[in-house]
Amino acid sequence: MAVRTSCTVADNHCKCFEALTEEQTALLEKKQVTVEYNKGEIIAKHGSFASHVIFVCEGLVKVYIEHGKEILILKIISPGNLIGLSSLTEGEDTFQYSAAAYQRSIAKLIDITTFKHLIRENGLFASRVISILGENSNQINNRFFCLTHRQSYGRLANLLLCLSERVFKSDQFELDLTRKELAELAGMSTENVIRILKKFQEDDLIILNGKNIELHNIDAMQRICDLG
Amino acid sequence: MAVRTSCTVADNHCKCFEALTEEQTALLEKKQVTVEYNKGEIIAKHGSFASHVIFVCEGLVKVYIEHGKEILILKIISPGNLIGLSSLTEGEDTFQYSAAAYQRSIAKLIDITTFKHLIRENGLFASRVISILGENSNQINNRFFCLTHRQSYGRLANLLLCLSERVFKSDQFELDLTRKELAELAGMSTENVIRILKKFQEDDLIILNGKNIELHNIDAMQRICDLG
DNA sequence: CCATAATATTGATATAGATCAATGTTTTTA
DNA sequence: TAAAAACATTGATCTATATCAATATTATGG
Repeated sequence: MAVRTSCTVADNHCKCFEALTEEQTALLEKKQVTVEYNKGEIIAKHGSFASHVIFVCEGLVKVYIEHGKEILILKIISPGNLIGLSSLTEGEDTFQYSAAAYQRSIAKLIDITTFKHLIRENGLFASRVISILGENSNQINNRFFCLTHRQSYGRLANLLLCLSERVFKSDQFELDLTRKELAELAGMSTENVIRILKKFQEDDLIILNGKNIELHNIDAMQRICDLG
Repeated sequence: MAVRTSCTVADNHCKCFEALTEEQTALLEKKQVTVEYNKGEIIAKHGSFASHVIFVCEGLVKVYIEHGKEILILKIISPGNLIGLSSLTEGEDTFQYSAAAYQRSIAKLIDITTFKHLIRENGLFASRVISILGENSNQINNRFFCLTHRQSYGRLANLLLCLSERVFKSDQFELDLTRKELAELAGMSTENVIRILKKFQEDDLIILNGKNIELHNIDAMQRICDLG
């Protein structure tokens, strides 16, 4: 069970805004802009000045840290999630990770000063933000566990289950991620992804058709995810 | 530089309590107990009911998640740090990780209801807690990067630098961790730790004497940590 | 202080998964 | 729509690191 939550995909329904008064909501509306991003575009850049927190409205986004050319994906998020909360930390005014759009995406950029102000002013809002931060940590910790303790079959099984469950919400989906992107997400080489997908297909766990994937035996997949 | 902060050792000077009024401080004092733990004792157990957050006053503590027999150390913390903040998350009343004492340690167990109450009541306190959560995430993310992207030499170099810098605050220290514990921290087998330490010794990077380790060439060690 | 257990060390072997290389297929763009 | 670029696939090889096994050393409790 637990490992299921080691999912790569964040799905923390973001309830903090419900805690705001009408007046505060109106203020926040004024202090935000909506921006559209094309496939591949950078939404936030690790190390750059973080003048806003980002609420993803539409699309699919990866959140990752980079050191030089090496990157580590922390999570991928679907609409309804906030990024950039770690720059709420005092004395930390830069993004601690990058974010990029996997596909055309829409995000609201919310002025961070206003956001911080509301945290100070509205205790319920603050505690909701704390909830989100806690959920984020737990999710990333579980992913951390998965990537360090599971072998490649388990990691890929985990990823497929996550995508099915949280992104596409179906056993069958048209995967708009390349094999290379899958590899990056599952922490392995592209070739290895291909070989494992092939093996899954041979073992009747999935039905592969180019970019179309159907999970054919979720229980078995879950077992691979948990054990291997 | 950055990789230095991928340190295993949290050292977030915990400033949230300074934000409390005298009255609030007094309330919190009443709602906490101080407990002493022996070497090896469990301070918090993953999955158990979290009725308190934990402030470590003395000693050395590891924070880790476990699934069955497998464990992953998230960080080790020295005095002045809080653990259990992720159970502030609404709807989450269990510890999302375990904590155990490496050596005799003293901790204050603070009633979580009171803690949550203060977050609601005192915006500055809330924002300080948010800061701590953000710093924690950043640190664990960096550790995540290190464990997944660095090879064993780099990981062990990183660990030694962290211990030197943040725990012992000296180039030379009496290591009260076993080789097995070092291995767990650096994410490798015990045998590998031994072989790498031996290699570091041969290359004049460290002077080994049983449990006593002296870092003899910090710059070179830092290079190994950064590059591989 | 001895016996027993825990830890440390060393060497040999096995293997998951990366990397390299070559080729086929799809997508993009000019 | 042809050419170029990006992506996918397959097979062969290489390597970092785990695992296994055997022994030496240190710590510990009766």
